[in-house]
Amino acid sequence: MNPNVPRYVAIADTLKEQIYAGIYKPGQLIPPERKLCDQFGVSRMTLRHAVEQLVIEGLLLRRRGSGTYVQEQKLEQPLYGLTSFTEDIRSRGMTPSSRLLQFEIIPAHEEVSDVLLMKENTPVYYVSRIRYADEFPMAIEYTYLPANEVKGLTEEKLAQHSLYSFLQTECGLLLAEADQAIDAGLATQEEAEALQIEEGAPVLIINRITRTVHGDPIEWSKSIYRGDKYTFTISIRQS
Amino acid sequence: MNPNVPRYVAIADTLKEQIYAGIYKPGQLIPPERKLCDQFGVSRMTLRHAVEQLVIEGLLLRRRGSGTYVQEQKLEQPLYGLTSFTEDIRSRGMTPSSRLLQFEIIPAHEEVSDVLLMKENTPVYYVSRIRYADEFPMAIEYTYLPANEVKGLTEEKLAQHSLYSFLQTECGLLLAEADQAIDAGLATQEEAEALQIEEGAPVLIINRITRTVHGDPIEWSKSIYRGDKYTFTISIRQS
DNA sequence: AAGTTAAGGTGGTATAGACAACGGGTGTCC
DNA sequence: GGACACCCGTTGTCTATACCACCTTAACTT
Repeated sequence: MNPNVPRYVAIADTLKEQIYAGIYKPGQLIPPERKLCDQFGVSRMTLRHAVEQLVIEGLLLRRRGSGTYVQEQKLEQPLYGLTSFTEDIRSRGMTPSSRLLQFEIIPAHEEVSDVLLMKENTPVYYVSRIRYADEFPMAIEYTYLPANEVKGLTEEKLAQHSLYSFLQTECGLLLAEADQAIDAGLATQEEAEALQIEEGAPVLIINRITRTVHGDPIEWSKSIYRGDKYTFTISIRQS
Repeated sequence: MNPNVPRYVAIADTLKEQIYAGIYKPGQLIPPERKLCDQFGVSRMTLRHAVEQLVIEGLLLRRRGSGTYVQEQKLEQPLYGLTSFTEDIRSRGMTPSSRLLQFEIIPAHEEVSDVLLMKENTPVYYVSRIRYADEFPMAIEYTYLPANEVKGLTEEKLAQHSLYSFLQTECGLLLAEADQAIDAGLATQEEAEALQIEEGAPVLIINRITRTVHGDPIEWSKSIYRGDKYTFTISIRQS
């Protein structure tokens, strides 16, 4: 593996692969920490750091005095971490695609500049897309990105890569957190048309602000999801 | 403090209090780890463990090479961890209350027994309540609890304590995780009446399964929230 | 047969120290 | 004035070890 990846990350990845490969099966114990230390040739603290990651992700479950177990998979495995529409839909076993409605650079109006913490009329990318899952329209999405930080975004690149991978690899922006607000609403005429549902049908409205490791807002998106086809799932763990 | 609380927890609590007390202010640096080690008289690993908790909760932000900062508070601070309706509403600056509609022990029908992983017709508590925030109806909630694990629940106790505190303190059940599914829907006539909204108004439907540290499901609740008054917020962090 | 006790194995907490990776500032050089 | 190199303080990773708290199992007692 890449040598400048921390060892605990490498070990976590290895364990994850072994779980997915079925070497350790749901409900079963994995070897005790001290054994794994020997296997990987690391100290116990390092190994625990690795296991900790998978516990947070919900793949493993620790029971004091008993052992560490592979978590039973649930029918709808809620996603962990920051995920794009693309990853989200793929994890549900469907194929994502999208149709670009608008792509332009516009001066930020008040609402946008407030959210992205910039002065009014600063240029921002404005992207609106219809999002499909297995060719069925699932959501309509409006996205704003600060143009001074997100440089070189084009229609072609949007079509090729997911927006998140573009931000991380081509802009060098490390995404760290997102706040989402989820509301219930009724489809407007425009939304109903795009999503091929009735006007007034129930929709989920998801507002998301994504931030970098520095806390700078880098994306504001508003998505209207079909209420009849899409369920938002979230898993919460007590520390 | 209680001596059998781990030191890293005690330190995390102390830091948290100091942040809330304004000793460390949003956007500002807290003392470097090595200084805090001296202050608390612990090793750096222990102190980092404490800080780690607050980073996970979103109170602190670490920047390698720079320092550890107090996170700027957001307008709607999303809740961290497992929270009851009571805590949720309180954190929004309102006063929660509720009106009991039904309270009985019934044999589990198929849907309930499936979710709670029990045989059909096993007795379960069934509780339905209207939930208020500042006297305004906010949600209607239907809850099922396995009667063989949750013993001694009465109408009086429900009125006095939050359900979660009852489960933890009186039943000795340690709640560990919850999976929530959030859907958009339209208010049925019954729901509209209880929530004092129009039939067909948008509502958020939240299904929650809460589990103990052993992974046993201990609560299944279905809540219908007013779409015009309630927004579900969630904060996600990349590890 | 059932309940009780003891021992061993497991994860949980904590130590003291070391080096690496990174950010920001300072100063030098051009 | 601007670009660059360097240094220092910070957080990030890792070690080797020790003891604690808890669960499980097996042996023992009743």
